[in-house]
Amino acid sequence: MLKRFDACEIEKRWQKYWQENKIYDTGPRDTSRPKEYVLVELPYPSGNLHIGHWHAFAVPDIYVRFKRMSGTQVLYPMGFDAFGLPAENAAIKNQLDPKKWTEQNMLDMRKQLDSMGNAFNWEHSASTTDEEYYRWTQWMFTEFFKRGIAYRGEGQVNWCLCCQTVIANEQVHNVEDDDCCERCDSKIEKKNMPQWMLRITDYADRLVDDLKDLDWPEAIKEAQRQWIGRAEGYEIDFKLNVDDYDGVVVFASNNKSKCARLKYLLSSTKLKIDLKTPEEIGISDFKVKEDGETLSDNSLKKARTLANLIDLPVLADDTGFFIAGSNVDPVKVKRNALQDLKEEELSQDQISNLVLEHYKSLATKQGGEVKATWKHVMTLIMPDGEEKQVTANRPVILTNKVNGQIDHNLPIRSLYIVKATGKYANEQNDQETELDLQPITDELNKLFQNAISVFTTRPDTLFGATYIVLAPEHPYLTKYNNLITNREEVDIYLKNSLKKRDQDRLDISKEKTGVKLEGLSAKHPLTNEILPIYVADYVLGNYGTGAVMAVPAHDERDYDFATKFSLPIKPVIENNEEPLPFTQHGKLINSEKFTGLNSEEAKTKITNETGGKTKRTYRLRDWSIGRQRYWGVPIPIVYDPEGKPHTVPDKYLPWKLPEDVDFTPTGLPPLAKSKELLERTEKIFGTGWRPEVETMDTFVDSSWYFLRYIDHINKDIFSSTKAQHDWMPVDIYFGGPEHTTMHLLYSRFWQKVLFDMGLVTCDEPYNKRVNRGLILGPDGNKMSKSKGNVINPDEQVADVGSDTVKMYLAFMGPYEGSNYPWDMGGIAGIRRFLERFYGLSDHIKKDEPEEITRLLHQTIEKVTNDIPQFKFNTAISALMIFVNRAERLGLTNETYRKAILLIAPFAPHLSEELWQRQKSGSDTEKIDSIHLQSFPKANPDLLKSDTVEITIQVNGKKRGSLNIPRGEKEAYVLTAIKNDDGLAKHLDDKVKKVIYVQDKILNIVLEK
RNA sequence: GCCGCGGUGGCGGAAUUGGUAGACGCGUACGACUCAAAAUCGUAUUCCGUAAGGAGUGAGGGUUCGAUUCCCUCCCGCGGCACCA
Repeated sequence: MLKRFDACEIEKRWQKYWQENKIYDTGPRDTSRPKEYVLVELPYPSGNLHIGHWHAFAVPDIYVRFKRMSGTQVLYPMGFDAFGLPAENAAIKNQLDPKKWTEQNMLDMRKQLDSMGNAFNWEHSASTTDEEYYRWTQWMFTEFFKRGIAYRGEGQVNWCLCCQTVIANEQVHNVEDDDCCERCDSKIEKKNMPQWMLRITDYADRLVDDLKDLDWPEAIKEAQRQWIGRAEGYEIDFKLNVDDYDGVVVFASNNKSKCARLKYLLSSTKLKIDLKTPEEIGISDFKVKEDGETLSDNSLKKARTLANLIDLPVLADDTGFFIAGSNVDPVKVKRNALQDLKEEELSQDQISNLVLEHYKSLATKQGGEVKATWKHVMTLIMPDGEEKQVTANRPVILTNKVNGQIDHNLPIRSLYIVKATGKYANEQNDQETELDLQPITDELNKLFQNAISVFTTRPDTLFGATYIVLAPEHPYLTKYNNLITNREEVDIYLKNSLKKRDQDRLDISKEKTGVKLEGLSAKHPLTNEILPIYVADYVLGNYGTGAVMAVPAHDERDYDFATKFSLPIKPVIENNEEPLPFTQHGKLINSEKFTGLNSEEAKTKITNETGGKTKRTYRLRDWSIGRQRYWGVPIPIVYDPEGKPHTVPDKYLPWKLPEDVDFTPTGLPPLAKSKELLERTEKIFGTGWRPEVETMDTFVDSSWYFLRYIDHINKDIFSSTKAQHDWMPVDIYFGGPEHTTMHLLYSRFWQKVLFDMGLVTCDEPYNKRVNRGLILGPDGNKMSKSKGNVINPDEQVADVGSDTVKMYLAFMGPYEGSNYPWDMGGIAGIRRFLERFYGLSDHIKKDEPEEITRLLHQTIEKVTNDIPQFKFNTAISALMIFVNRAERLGLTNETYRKAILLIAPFAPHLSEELWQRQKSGSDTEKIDSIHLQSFPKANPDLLKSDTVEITIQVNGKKRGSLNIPRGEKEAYVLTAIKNDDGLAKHLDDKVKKVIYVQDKILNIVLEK
């Protein structure tokens, strides 16, 4: 029988009681219990809670409560991601202060959240708009800037006309073939402008590789992999028919041993370069003070200074180390190595020794052997100011052992010729081999040679390459502009293709276009055949090397282009003498000495023959974070009168958002209109200094909030190591699939940067990720005001109560994955069930049948197994089965108490009400909250009944079933079948075989 | 086009180390209560068939005593990537 209850009254009363008694406070970390950090994506305080918020917060609350009752110390915090466009737009529309609007919304939303009755840890909260929060966002940005992770970049950006701001690549969504803004769904344009960027591409490999150890749904991992788009291929050089440089080059340092080293390397290339130090060409007093930026910046600065003094090419060289997969900042290493010593007072050798010692101690700390990647950056500055920069990576192992002995006298210069064998090699001895030096000599060759580097995954088709294609953005188009005889035609094409990019993507026809570069051609690296060079926009400037070798016989795009321009098509791969469809692998033909090899073998053999090498390339671009809007974290940068950016020093953080701003979007950043910000900047830094006027993407704010939750009032650091040891990593992160390639990627990157800086204790922030589905309107469509199918949770709660709404959301289906339509009948069913549960006490008896006792324990078992798998729907179903039977057969008080405990995570208010009524009928005397009790444990002896129903099949078809004692043998069942008329009639004498699975099935196979 | 996930009654879904397909809820039908309706309670509810029986987990094929579950081919839906070399 149903028994109505007043959900509203019960829920308000207990919510107040819980709050007053702080029953959900986690308290300090208690190491006698396991911990679990359960995180839900922090909401934007839009001012009204929608049903999606309920799905996002109330359902995981079931898990949290269950875990707490099971003895785990669970942290379940909540906060607000309160910067962002909606506040600003609302403020513009209604002429309000976004700050006040946001603060009011947070208050309103807090009330709504309270009405959920969730077991949140409000004592661990954070709001991204708090000055004490964004102060740390800014501090991290300044640290990132100092390390070169944050930089001012130039290039094509996504501009949202509606939001009047730049957005990141991840925030561009595809709607019916249009590039649209993630926030407002309006179309975006491409635009060239300087941008604040974060070097997420430096972390591309780790962001891919580290996915494998995460307990995330495969779909999300795969989406991230695809977004990063790592491709393993090969880089092959096609020399241009242009002379190589072969004169004097000045090395931008007076470090003689380093110069000698490079000379040695140059001699091993085929170049005729004469490398000289500044002293050797008569510049005696050459020194530029290093001022704390990265080593490569410093060396480049030196080279530029030098280049201004002379009329010769200048080579800048820089060496850095990556130890144990983590980026060891050479500047920081140097600083740590020198400690309190002044660099100016030391000789080059002394510095070298100190740095070497420091590296050695790092090596020792890591067990005497350090796997590392050695990165070498070289920049060539030509007399006309053109700069070409290359980097070479290769794995090395640093060790403090040489031939088993610890070598204490290792010179620093030897470090950059460390072999992949794990031994130090000395400059003077001949342990170096060409092989070890190959990456460096390759890079040197590149700097001085005039070759087009192409990226390919199919070097096995090299002999089928009949022409070369450059992307319109390729630097050679400007570099060799004076050699191109049909310059005008090329320029028109370049202009058109750039315009095309700015236009509607829909207008791009799939028809290939391009122009041949007259006067410029390339040499096939193996046949020395002269190949024409084209510029065509089907080759992308920002992928691979921006140049491809075209193999029209085996690539569809090249085929289309070759057909259109009547270029030769030369097949070089076949399979059983059949021509192959594009992109397939097979046996090589027409490939000189490689003919007859299969594709896989040929790939490395041909690449080696050309002197090419393997190369990784990525689809991922750096994260552009500058926004030309008001309501965000000001980027803590000021520009000196020369326009050079400097970080705002720590003591001026938080670098506050000015309030004297008209933030109507005009395309000009609103902060540029603030008098106060300008005055503040000049007052602190001096006349002529200018503030940065862009604010940060709000995804920056949310990239680290989980670190602040756990230590939210710390004034000294954004999150202490102690707090992180207590709670990090996040054990389960519940959220929506829309964040797969945005927030989830950004915050992983952010965490890794902090990890490399030694500021966080783990490399990955989230152990397990659970993506929930979407709640659709009753009509099965996405809820939207225009469709009029929006379910307002407040109305639902007023109608049936918070417990019912929460339980209904949990009952719709498994939490992970699917989208579910809201069903009014369905929620009524849950309410009926809870009313039934409310009336269950009417069925309490002195004794209960064994069936009920067993069923109770089976239900405990089922619920205990299902909740950790987020299969709340089947757990609730089990509870329903129990209540249905218990109503009919009656239950003891003891069983009743356990049933209330069992339902407590699902219906926290109702169960508390029933629990408290257990106590002697007195209303005033309170006993401990049900939510502080232990979850019931199933008695294994009661899980299995003595009899089982066994299915009887004949020839695999079900013919009936029998109730037999558990554990009986085959013979017993066969006898039982013979005694059962209904079953026996299906049998004749010709039994061929009997298959018996104990307690489950018996199948009799008859001969035909 | 490539990659990932999925396809089970009128609906949401349940059941996979291969062993009674459709738990639980919704909806529907009939009955009880009622002057009546709602609410509630009871019974039924995959389809075809009066029944015996037969068919049935996107389609087709295979392995097996037995397939929603494993394998192959294909179709459809959702999501991601896409002129990415």
